[in-house]
Amino acid sequence: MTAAANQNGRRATASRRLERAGIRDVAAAAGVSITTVSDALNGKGRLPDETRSRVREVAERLGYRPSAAARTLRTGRSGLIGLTVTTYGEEPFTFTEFAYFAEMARAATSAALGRGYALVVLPASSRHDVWSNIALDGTVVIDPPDQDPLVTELYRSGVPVVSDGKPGNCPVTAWVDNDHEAAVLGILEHLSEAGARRIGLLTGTSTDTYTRLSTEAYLAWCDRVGQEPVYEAYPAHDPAAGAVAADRLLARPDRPDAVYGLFDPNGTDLLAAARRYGLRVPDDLLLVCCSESDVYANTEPPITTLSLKPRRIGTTVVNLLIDAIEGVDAGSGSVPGRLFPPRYRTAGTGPPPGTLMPTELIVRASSQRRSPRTTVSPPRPPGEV
Amino acid sequence: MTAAANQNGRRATASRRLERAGIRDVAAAAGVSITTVSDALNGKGRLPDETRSRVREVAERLGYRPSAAARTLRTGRSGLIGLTVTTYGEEPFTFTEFAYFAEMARAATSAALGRGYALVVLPASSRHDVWSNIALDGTVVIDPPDQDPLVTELYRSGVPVVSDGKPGNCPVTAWVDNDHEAAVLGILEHLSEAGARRIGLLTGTSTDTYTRLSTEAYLAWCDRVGQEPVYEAYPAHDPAAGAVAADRLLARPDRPDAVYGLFDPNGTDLLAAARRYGLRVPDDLLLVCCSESDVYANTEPPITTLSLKPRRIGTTVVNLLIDAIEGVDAGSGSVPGRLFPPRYRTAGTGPPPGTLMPTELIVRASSQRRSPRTTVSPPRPPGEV
DNA sequence: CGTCCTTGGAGAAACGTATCTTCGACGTTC
DNA sequence: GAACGTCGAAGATACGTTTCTCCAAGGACG
Repeated sequence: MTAAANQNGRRATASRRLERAGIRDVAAAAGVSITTVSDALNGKGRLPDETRSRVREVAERLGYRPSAAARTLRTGRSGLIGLTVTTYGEEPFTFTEFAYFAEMARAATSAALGRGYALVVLPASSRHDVWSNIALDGTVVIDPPDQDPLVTELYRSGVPVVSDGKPGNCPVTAWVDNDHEAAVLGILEHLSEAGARRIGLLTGTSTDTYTRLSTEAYLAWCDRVGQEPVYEAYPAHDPAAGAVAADRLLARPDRPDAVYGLFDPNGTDLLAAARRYGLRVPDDLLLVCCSESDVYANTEPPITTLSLKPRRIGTTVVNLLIDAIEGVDAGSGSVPGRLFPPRYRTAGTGPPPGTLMPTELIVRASSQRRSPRTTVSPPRPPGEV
Repeated sequence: MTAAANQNGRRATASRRLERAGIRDVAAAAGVSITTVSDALNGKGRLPDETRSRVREVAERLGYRPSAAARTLRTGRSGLIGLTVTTYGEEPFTFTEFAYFAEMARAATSAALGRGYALVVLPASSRHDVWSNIALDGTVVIDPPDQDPLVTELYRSGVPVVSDGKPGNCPVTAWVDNDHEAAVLGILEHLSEAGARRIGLLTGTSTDTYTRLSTEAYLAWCDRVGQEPVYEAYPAHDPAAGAVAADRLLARPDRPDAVYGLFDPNGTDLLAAARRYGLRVPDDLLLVCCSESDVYANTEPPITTLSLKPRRIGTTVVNLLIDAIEGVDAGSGSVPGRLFPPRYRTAGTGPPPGTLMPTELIVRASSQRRSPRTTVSPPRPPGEV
C-alpha cells in the first residue's frame, strides 16, 4: 500500500467528503506522490512532460486549488502588498488628495497585479490586530508623518516599506516623490511671465511633506524675488474650510493678482470667490491649482492645473517595493535555492534611496493674460487630455 | 528538560538568531507551554488572570507577532475580503462609475475594517493565479455580468459572494442594488413637473444591470405616457464618446427639452453641448445626471444629480458579506466549538436574498424652470410605482 | 563488470498556529 | 476516606503546502 493511499485513508477517516480537494487527493488520483504534484503544477523539479501534463489534467478535473494559506506559510510570501494611507480624523482616507489618491491607488493596483501581487488597503490608524492579522510582503505608505510608529515597526520587523512622499524621519526602504520645489518654482515663473505682480498661495496647515516643501519653496521664491508673501493656510482635510480660506485670500488688502492653490478643490473655490468679488479670471486674477481632476478643463474659464502624475508615482512605488521584496537589490550572492529568500535590507549607512519624479503643468486659460483667440474654443482641442 | 526547552533547542539549531520570535519563543521565555500562550493571547481557555497578563507581557517584550499565515491555515479564515470590479477593456477599473466606485470602495473598506476585515482589490480579469494565490473569506462583486464564470466558480467553491448590482444569471449569496426603476421614474416625473415635454436619455451600450434597468424603465415610461423615446447610447467606458453622444442627442431634429444622463460625466458634456447649440439651461433645456461628484454644485448653472448613495451600498454589501462569512444565517445549530465554522450556503431553493436601496435626487437649478407659472402639467402616470 | 551520471520520483521535515485531549493536583462532599 | 468536580496547563495533532534529501533504475563509459 502506497503512502498516498495511506494519507488518503487518513483524510477520509478524519473529515467529510465535501471538503475541497487537496494536493493529496490529486496525488492519489494521479497515482503519484504529492511531491510530484507540487513540482508538476509549479513547473519545478525534473519531470517528463507527460507526467506534468497528466498531473495537471487530474488537478483540473478535480477542481484543485492550492491553499493560499498553506503556501504562504511554507513560502513566507503572501503575494500581498499593503497600501497605507494616512488618515485625517475619522475619515478612512485622505479627502483632500482624493483624486490623486484614487488615481495613484489605481495605478498601484494595476502595477501590483501585473507582477502577480495584490493590494490591500489599510488605513494607518487601523486597530493593530487587523495589521498583524494579515501577512504582508511589503507596504506602500502614502505620505508618512514624521516618526510614524507604524512605519518604524514595519521596517524593524523586516517588511519592506516604500513611501510615496519623502519620509520625514522614519526609516523606509525607498521613497518616491514629486519634485515639489521645482514644480512650485515652475508655476511661479509661469505666472510671472503671464504678468503676475503679486502671487498668492493657498496652502495647508498640516505638516506633510507636500505642504511643507511647497510652502517653503514659495517662501524662498518670494524672498529671492523680493515679493512679500501673501498666503492663507487652512486645514486641508476640511472640505468646507477651503472655500473660506480662498475668500479670505481674495479679501486681503494686499490682494494678489495671481494665486496658486495647493489642493484639488482650490480651483473651484478660488473661482467662486473671484466671482463673488467681481474679479475676472484671468484678466484680474491668474489662477493655477494642483489637481488631477479634469473638471478644470471645462470650467469657465478652464483652469491651469499642476498634475503630480499619480499614476506614474503609483507604478513606480509598487515596482520599487516589489523589487525590494524579491531581493533584486539585496542579493549578496546568497545560496540560490535556499528556503527563505533573503529579506531586503538597506545597504546599511546611507539614507534610503529616493526618486524624484517630474510634475506636469497643464496650461489653460486661467493663467494666460493675453489670449488672442478669446473665441469659444472648439469642442475638443486635440492636444489636451 | 521541558518540552519547551526542547523545541527551543531545535529551533536554535535549525535557523538563525535574527528570525522573528514565534509562539514557541514566548512559551519558553514565559516558562509555559505554547497552548497557554495561545490561550492567553487569544482570551481563550481557563487561565488565571495572572498567567494571562504575564504571558502577554513576555510576548510584548519579545515583540511577538503571531503569523497571519499560520493562523489562517489553522483557522480557515484570513480576514480578507475581495473587492472585484468588472473591467472594461484594458483599464483595471470601471471608468464611468469611477466616483461611484471610489466612494463605494471607501465605504466598503471602512465597514470591513470596522469588523476586523481588510479589503483586497481584485479586477475580475486578473490572471487566475493571482486569485487562487489569495485566501479570501468572501468577495464583493460589483455589477457582475451575466454568467460571470468567476462568480460561479467562487460560489461553487463555497466562498460567499455578495454583489453590488442585481446579478443577472450567476449565483450569489446575496445582492444589494439601488431601486433603479423607481429612481428613473422619479426623475422623469420631476422633469415633467418642471415642464418638460420631451425627455431624452443619454444611456450606455453595455449590458450591465444598471444600464439595462434604467433604460427599460425609461422606455416603459415613454410607452405609458405616450412619448416617443429620444435617446442616444454610447460605450460608457469611453470617456470621449460621452461628449459625442451628448452632442448627437442635442443635434437631433426631435431635440428633447430635458435630458437625463445615466453616467457621471454626462452633466458636463451635456452642458457643453447645450452651450454649443446656444441652448440655455434650464430655460431651453432641463438637465439631470447621475453622479456622485459635487462639482455639479458649482457648475453654471448647478446641475441636478441623482446620487446612488454608494457609501450606503458599500457598507451594506460588506456587512451582508461578513454576516455570511461568519455564518449569521447558516448556523443550523451546529456544534459550537468545532474546528471549522460552517461555510455559508444559501437555504437551497429560492433566489438569493436581495436588498433594494433608495437613491437620492439632489435638485439644483438645472431642472427647475425659473418661472413656475409656465409649468404645463404633464400626463401623470398612475401612481403604481 | 563495476562505477558514475542522469532521470524520475518518493519520503519526510518543516512553516507557526489553534485546538482537542489528557492529566495531575487540589478541594468538596457524602 | 473515596469518589468527584474543577482548575490550570501540558502534549500532540492537524491545517496543506514546498522543498530538501535521498533512492532506484537504467544507461554510458572506463
